[in-house]
Amino acid sequence: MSVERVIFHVDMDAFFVSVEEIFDPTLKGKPVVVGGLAHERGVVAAASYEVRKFGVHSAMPLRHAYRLCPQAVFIPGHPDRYRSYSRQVRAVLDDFSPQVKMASIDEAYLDMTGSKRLLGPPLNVANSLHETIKEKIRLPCSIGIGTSRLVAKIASDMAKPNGILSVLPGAEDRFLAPLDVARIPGVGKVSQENLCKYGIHKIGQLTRLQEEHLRSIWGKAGVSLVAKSRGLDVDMWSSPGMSVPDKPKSISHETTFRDDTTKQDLIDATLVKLVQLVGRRLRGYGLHGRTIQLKLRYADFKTITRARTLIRSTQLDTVILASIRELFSQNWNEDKAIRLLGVQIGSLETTSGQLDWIDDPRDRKWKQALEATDAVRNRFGESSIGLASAMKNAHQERVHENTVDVPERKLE
DNA sequence: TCTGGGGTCCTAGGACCC
DNA sequence: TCTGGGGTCCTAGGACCC
Repeated sequence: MSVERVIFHVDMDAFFVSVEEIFDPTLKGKPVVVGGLAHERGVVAAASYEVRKFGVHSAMPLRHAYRLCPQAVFIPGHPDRYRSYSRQVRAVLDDFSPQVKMASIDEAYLDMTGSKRLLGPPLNVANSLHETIKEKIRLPCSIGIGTSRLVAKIASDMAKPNGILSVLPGAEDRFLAPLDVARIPGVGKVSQENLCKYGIHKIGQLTRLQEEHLRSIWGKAGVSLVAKSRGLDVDMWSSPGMSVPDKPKSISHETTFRDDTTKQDLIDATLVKLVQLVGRRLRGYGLHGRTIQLKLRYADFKTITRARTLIRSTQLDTVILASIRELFSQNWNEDKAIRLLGVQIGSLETTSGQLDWIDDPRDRKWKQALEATDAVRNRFGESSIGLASAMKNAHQERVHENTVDVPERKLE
């Protein structure tokens, strides 16, 4: 018989807005939107509780938010501040549990199993954690307590704002049954509508369904849905040791133009910039990637992705750029204005696809140059150095070498 | 009401190999 | 002389999360 797990889910309230209020206390009590200016192309990243009364919520287009609440204060946001405050929160959490997993910049899971002897009853501990974050960091949060991460997360959601909600062991079903299926993490708009077609609206209805029935309709997703409806951790929630994936599986950057464009030079300069951003972070992680993907969104919002996998993984902007330019020229329909461009690299590995002793001297040269500029950029900022002109025509002749036709090298 | 940016995971089909 | 089944890799698209 295993010990009942005790999981805390700590979720910061309107995190970006709350951080902005620390820097500008006059914002307190006002309708505030973080994410961009009122007439920009973009969406709401965080909404204060005051502005939510007007129907504004996150992920809503900024223009729409403006129409609902013209008197709101619109703030583009300060990602560095949010990251810094996120680290401060984490430091406090680490004092309460050796098992902390940050799920995103503003939420975390704490495994508090077995902490009772040391710290006291979970509800008291949560109270003291709540107080500590309030006093030390001056930020409000909500805490959910449950026997699984799923239950703890839903509980913290219902405790908002500025509250604590504990679901006692054995009470999971009673707690979950009356809730909308959309409360389940992983059930979004589409799944909710699909369930709705079968007359399923509440979590309790899912619990009563036969697993076989759901499997026949929704396959694997259906099976995990039944488990979730019973408050059990499945798939991404399941790892018992709550291991942290510290290395990313892909790295990407994308940008939406202020105005849709067909301008070749603007497009190419944008691709170069995106490649540089991706390349720099790739090297920052010490990773190499093999699959390079271009994302293209047209003015009508039709979006395509086109990918190519290299024979050897790379860390070099020049190699990435050559692939991206090729993918772009092969796929851009020149009549159509472009709304968004994106660059992604995946199939990441810690080791280079190349062995040192067959290292190409040209690659080595580029690698050194990039390391130097990375260092300068890290110290002095993004616009301090541009490799754009230098990269304009470099590596054109190398495209083939990295993508097609490399004769199989019999080395091993 | 015109819809960001950075991710993860899943599905489905085709190529290719045995 | 129309035809198998399993496994892996690759690509494209989409749901979902914060």
